[in-house]
Amino acid sequence: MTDSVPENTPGSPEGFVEPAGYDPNAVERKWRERWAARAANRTDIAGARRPFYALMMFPYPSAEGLHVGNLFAFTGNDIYARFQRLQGLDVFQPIGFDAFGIHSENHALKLGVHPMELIPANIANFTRQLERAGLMVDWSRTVDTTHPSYYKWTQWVFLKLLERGLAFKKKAAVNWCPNDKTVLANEQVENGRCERCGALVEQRLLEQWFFRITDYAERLLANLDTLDWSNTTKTAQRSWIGRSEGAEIRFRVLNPLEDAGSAAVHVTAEVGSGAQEIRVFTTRPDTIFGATYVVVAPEHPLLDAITSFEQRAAVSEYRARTSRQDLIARKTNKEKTGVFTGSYTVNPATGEMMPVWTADYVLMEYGTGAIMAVPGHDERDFEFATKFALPIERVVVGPGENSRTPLREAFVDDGDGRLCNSEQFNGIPVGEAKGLVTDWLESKHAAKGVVNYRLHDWCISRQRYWGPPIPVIYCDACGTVPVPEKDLPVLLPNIPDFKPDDSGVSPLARHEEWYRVPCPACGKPARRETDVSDTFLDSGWYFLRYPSVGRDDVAFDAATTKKWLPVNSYIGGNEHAVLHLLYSRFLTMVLHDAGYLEFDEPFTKFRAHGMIIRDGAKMSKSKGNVVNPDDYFDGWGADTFRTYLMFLGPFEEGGDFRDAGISGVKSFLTRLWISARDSHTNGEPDRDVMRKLHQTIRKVGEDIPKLSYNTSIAAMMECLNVVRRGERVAHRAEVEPMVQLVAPFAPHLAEELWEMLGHTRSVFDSGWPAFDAALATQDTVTIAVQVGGKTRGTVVVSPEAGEAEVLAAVMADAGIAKFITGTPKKVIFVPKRLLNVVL
RNA sequence: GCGAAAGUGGCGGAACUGGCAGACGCGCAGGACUUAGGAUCCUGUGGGGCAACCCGUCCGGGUUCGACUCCCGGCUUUCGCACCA
Repeated sequence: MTDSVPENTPGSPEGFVEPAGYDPNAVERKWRERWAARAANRTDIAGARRPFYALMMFPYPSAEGLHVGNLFAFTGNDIYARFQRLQGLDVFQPIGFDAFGIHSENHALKLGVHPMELIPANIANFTRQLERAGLMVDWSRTVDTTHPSYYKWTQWVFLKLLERGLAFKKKAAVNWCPNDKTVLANEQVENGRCERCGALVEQRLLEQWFFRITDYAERLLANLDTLDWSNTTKTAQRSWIGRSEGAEIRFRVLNPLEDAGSAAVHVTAEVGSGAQEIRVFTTRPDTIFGATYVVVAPEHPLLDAITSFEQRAAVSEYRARTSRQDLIARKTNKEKTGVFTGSYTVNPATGEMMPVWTADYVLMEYGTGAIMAVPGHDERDFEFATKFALPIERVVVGPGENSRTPLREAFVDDGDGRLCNSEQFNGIPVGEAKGLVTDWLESKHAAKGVVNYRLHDWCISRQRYWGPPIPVIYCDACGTVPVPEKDLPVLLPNIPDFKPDDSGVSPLARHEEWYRVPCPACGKPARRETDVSDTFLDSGWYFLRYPSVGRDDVAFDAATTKKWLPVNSYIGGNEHAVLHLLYSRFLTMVLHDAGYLEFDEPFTKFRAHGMIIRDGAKMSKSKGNVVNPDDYFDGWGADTFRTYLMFLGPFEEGGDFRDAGISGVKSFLTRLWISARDSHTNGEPDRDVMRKLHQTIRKVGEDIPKLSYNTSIAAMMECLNVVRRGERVAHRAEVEPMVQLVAPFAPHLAEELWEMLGHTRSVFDSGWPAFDAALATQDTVTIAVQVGGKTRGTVVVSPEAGEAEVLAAVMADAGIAKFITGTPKKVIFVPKRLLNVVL
């Protein structure tokens, strides 16, 4: 079974000689070599007449090698791509490597190997495994994000955003490990501690580069309606963008001098000069009459200016305490804390004085970084007000309540509440009141209606080594100067000491020879930007590059791009449902607006594949449940492994990996092999077998485009069971089309059998088998017979049989007729399916 | 807490638009051919009952001639997001 040596010797009984069996390793080696020699998978980019771009998310080439999760995704894409090729399209299925980033860098640090050595070795290993998997990938057009020929154009994309005013610098908080002296990504912080050394992580404010993706929020949201994407993905994007309508309300901060009886004379220097104003965002302007205090985030720029002398120590102590927390802990800590600033504002609706507090439950990055607190109708404000004894007012009543019903908890329902204790607005339903109150405040110049987004600008700075240097130069005379395009790429220098230090700036800053450059504008001494960019920028445009790989003069060629993009089909994991896909869409829109692209959405169709788990859990090294594809390639062959992975469950849902089921798939392929090998051309093919075959051709042709691979495989198995029933030897016409059907799943085997059947060209150039509806038609159908809704039996009739005919057949069947004890009240007849006699 | 998806035999999973629940595969049991079988083939396999039949798609209601599928309420699981004002 596992080798190609004939298993029966010539001297075996009856002179029967078992011909060569199915040896996957030999077959797969042969076709790998043949495909390579013929350049069978190379796409004619320029000459293609019916281009079809079948893209899969490119992998991060980890040192552990190809993960089954990767293989599952790639196989699913490959089947789709090969199917389209069998339909006669010119399919382009490229692959590349997303190899920059903190993950690679940390791994390199751990091993003590430089990433510039490590990454090529990993890529070589990945490439070997991917070739072994039999993917129809065009290896002449791969992309490696860490190669200067690629990141030159990543830097170019940055410059395009800078030109358009969409790249800017501002201070932002990062996670900082005081022990490792390094900036950490959110995923490197575990329970407030550094994942490597366990030290408590702090926040640090650093100047960082951002992309103004928020300018595109509305368009990113609106375009979703036009895309053929998995619904879960669209929903995730919508909630990530997080559009909410509300009002921005202004609160004047009272000058402490005006505060009757105050002794706070010394604070005048800070506060006395002119009226300070706090702007808040709220989705509930209707509750303005219930606002009893105002809270600003500890990072709010006005906090110092509005803090009174007496409260200074408390406020700065509080702010220091907040900044000592890492970004995650800050957001998960539920216990409310905060301090009074010593200032007051006026409620524009009631004219009442309201204290201004600072508290970390208000986040600087959302809205305006300040809120009006309405403890009666917001859970968080209620909790805070209760803890600090601040007033709680009811301004909305639910059904059965009145303005004096006590509030035991915040009443947050905005569905069928009506306003109360709100003067002229009393009795108005909440929904209606939102607009009316906003208009009223607007007329008093105290507010305006606004739309706010949860989405915030994209921080692309990384104070790290392993990424493309951000192509900017700082000159004392000229300011921030973009690196001229002719000077790209800004090469990442090969430095041995790439480990981050306690400076909070990239290791590149330690290399004067790299860091010091003449200003491109005036020639005077200047300094390079030492931050590198986020990996999401690398992956945000790679799909534009593939068809133009090899062009060194442009990022992507205009005519080629017009021909091949947008991507026809994109398949990838839902873990990238939000960031990668959103950033790619954003960059596409920007490049469209800049005149480089004719389309503004990159992926016409996107489907998220599921995840492969094992023993009910994600595969991970720590759990020891990782599957190494090499073992399965060697033991079962790539064709069996591919087909098995697709048979596990619905492609878009993933499945539970277990060794148990793989033998069934292997035996299916082996049996197909035997039937094809032994097929004959004597006489005519069997009518019933041909019917099943054509039903299968239809079914597989319908299921593959739906990515319903598991049911396609089941259908082919059924068909083969019919072909081989009772040890039948197949007629050639019965199995030949099956070789074409199975080709997307088991490409090596299909090629071998196709050749065995006498063809000289590749099975992938043979087209999809023709479906003959006449052959697929059933002569008879089995109709379920119910009496009073209970199934009592079946009758076999012609597909054209009408109700009367079927009823007659039913009455002729004593086993069913005995249940029909009276005169039928009603008979329900569904042609070809069911007859229900209701008594 | 919010959002999304999902609960079907011993197991992975099928089931069109509301129309025979359990396709296909694994596993299990029996058999054929064999020196042999991890090959191939045949038969059986949701539960109960000798049988006629009865019960069965997370739980409880409902709509319908008919519900895995639709509606209402609840439970559980997985995955996102998480003090979003």
